[in-house]
Amino acid sequence: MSSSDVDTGIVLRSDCPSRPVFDQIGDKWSVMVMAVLLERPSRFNAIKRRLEGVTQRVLTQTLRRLERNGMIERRVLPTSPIGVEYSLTPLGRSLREPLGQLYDWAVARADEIRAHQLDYDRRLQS
Amino acid sequence: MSSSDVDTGIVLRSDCPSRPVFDQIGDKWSVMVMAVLLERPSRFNAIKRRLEGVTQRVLTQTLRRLERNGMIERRVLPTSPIGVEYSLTPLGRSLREPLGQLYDWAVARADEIRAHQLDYDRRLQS
DNA sequence: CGGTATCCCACATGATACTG
DNA sequence: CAGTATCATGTGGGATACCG
Repeated sequence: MSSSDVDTGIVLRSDCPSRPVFDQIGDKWSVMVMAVLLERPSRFNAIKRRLEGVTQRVLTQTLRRLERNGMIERRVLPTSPIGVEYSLTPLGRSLREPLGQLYDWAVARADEIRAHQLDYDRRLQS
Repeated sequence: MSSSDVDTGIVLRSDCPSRPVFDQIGDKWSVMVMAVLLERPSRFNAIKRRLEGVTQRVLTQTLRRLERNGMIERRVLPTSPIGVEYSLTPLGRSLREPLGQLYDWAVARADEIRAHQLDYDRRLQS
């Protein structure tokens, strides 16, 4: 897959070290949460308000997973009532470049992909 | 997320045009199938043999989805018994660059991520 | 060879209610 | 405010058997 590992086969193994990253990226809210935190560190409900449709439970799960993977940091604020601020770690911020490239590609090709989908679905009807 | 859309909010919408791409990449076998086809066009069972653990049913599903998104092409060979060859389309091949960048990042950071996971899990015990 | 057809289960996601 | 607890459900993935 990479410029140097195209034919090594490492990417072909289910336990390839890149799996955790691809899995994290594949889930529904992770990338959007990181996009929010890329703008500025934010508190739980602030993130929730930016992500229309996410539930408390699912947002918590997403944040925990990102935290476990070292992408974000959780900081309890000494306020009353207590507040919790989430922010990207240097590791999480460093994901911005490759993820941005992929995002740009996806947006640039979105119409082409959509056309393929419609064409494929239309063929099934006939 | 992208260099130009960091704060536009488009990436924050569930119907962001980049979703199909992130979803496809997130699933278990898609990236590996594309890695195989990046080396050379291959027939169904040839792909299956390279991907230890995948079942016929799931490989078929993966190939259909990639085909629907315009990433790969399916060609029936006029042999006996019939053969089917899958290959990357130009669109699919163009995904190699951004995906390779992400893959390189993931591999380079794998140890760091693993360390964070272990640390996180250890904290839960105590 | 390259598939479908069934059945099944685990897990991601979600709705709702409750709490320190 | 920022969760946890509980219950429900849809879908991805897998095992197995059969087919043109």
